[in-house]
Amino acid sequence: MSESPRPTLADVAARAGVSASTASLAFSGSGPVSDATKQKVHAAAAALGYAGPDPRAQSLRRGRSGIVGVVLEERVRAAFLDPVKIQMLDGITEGIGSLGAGLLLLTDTGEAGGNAVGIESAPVDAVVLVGCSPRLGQSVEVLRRRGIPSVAIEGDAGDGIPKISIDNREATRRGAEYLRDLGHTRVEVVTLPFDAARTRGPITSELEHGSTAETASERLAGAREVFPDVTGRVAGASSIEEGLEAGRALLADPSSRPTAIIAQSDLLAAGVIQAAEELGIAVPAELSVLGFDGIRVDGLQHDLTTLVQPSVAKGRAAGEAVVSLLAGDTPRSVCFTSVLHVGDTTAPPRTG
Amino acid sequence: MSESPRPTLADVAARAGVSASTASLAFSGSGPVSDATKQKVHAAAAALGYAGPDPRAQSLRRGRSGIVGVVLEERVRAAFLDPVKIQMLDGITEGIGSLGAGLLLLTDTGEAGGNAVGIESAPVDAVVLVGCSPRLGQSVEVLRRRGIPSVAIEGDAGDGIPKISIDNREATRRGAEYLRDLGHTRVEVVTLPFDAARTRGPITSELEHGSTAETASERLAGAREVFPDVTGRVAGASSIEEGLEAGRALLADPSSRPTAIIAQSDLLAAGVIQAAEELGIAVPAELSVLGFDGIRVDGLQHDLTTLVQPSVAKGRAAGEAVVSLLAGDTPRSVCFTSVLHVGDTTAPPRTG
DNA sequence: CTGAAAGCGCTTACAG
DNA sequence: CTGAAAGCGCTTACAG
Repeated sequence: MSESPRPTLADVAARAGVSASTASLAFSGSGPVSDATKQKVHAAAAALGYAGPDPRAQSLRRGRSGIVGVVLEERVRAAFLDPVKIQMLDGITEGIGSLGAGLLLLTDTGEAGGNAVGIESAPVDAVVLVGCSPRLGQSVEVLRRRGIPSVAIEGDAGDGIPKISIDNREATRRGAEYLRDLGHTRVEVVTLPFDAARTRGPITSELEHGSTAETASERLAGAREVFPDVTGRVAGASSIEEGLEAGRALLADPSSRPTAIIAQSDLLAAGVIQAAEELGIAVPAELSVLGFDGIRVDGLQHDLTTLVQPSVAKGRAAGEAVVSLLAGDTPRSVCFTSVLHVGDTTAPPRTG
Repeated sequence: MSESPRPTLADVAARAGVSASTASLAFSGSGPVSDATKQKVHAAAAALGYAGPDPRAQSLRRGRSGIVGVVLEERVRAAFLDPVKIQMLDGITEGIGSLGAGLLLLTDTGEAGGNAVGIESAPVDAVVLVGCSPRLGQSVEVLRRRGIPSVAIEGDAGDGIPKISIDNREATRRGAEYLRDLGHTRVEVVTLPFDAARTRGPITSELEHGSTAETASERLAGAREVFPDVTGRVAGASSIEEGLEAGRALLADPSSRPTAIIAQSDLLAAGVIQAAEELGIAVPAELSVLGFDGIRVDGLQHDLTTLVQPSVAKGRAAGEAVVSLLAGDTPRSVCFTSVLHVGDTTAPPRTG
């Protein structure tokens, strides 16, 4: 019982007594083959234990691998801790559905050494760049040289690369207006990180100016359009834990306590609410909290007032743009609109 | 400015005035090439905008694609909602690190129609099967025919396929013993789903016997070794929300209230704790709660007593088994041990 | 240190 | 409906 090498299409053809071309046609169904021949070929395949055409040879011959790369800016674990990214991924899967392509996870983290499969050598037909990483420029350049069609989600990748984004600034402005119209004037912000180091702490002009995170900057700018001098805290990540910490810092001192907090994500908002509960501050009676994302925060017992962004649609649009690029078209950039959902975490400030 | 076709290694070689073999060697560094020649080749590549060898051709020639498939039992979103799976994925990434391989996401969901990249046609060098899906058998058979080395995490895939698992039964037994030793006798369980339909509700013998979920069954069996008649609720998923619902059902009636609840995941445990808080039941004074997993539940303010399973190590072991298989070795199955972490959610039952 | 040759396994015009 | 031929782009023994 020696290990026989995997049979090839040529072996199958020989055993079936047909040519390789005919055997190929019998498998792909892309040409006219008589039923009798088809059966002979499949019988031969079954007898030899042939499991179908080798995808490596197919992709060389066809010039396509059937794989779409997703370039994450961080390591896999970090990316998947963010519910919004997961929804986007799901949307991408949906968007490229008609391609039947697989999703290859790639990260941004510099060179893939040696014979590693990185952005500069992955056998992908197209790529979706997720998030505006500082490395975006380099990634784009490599992909351009390789001639691999790309789409960017939330990040400006330059000419020829469709950008899928949302109205971060305007949406936040609308949320802020809603708070202002409720009567709030003492408002603070909890932002997403501004830099790759994920520096945590008070918002400083240094951090703001050095920002490499468009999303955080734009959302802050939107809040400033309504509350020009608004300030607050920078969280180290989008998580309940970070929101809790920032919330404690903002709410600790009763004399300087805001009546409303604008959080740049729902997870941060959930953390702020937890901080308020800890300190015996009633939400929304004594503190209004606004989120961003519109995810369902597992375990949160409030109906969060938030800006609902279409994460899945965003991913789907990116996927569809990939399909369109591969069809030779030039898809346009898309900017989605987020919708203010008024839940039970906002109310007029307590007067007195 | 017409679109010129992508240059090939042959083009580069021609322009550099060397043979294709030499150009290849200059790129791969796997043969002796003079520095002068190397420079000529790289200069020619730069001039032509050659971005490096085509990975499709490389993988046909070398017989390897540099890609490892991860077969999830559910759609991408569902899989990534589970923190344990994400940690495992991270561990897999780590374990195959030395390969420099990319991770291709595949799902179990039947045939990939047409020219889709599915389990039966993905250009992967090896595969990690995650979770014990009812389809596991079919997937394994397809991979066996294709000659693709596979590793299974938490699922019995049969001969020749190394299995990476944890001591679900024994670990739960140890947790249950701890509760018994504290003095608990009125104990209930909140389990993970038993079937593909994720049926939610009271534990019935019908559900138990029809189980396709080894993990849920084994953990329940472990609890029964200490509390033979223990019963409880089946959750529809591993989430705080589901734990909350199950917790409410178990705690609603003061006359039949348990003094301890064994949850089959930390998320479920967090939900149970939330239900207790809602009902004004103090944890751990009036109710002890035991979890499983040892993840950090974002936002949970308790130090959960739980069985810490080495999720990352599990993934890493699977990744290492893949490396070993690709090296021609025959790695052994591994069963990891979970460790009881005593936090602040368990205490002796209130006497009186 | 360099080159000529073969071939990885398949698909696709092109004839017949 | 079927077959012979070329070739996708590369790498790897093998000579020299």
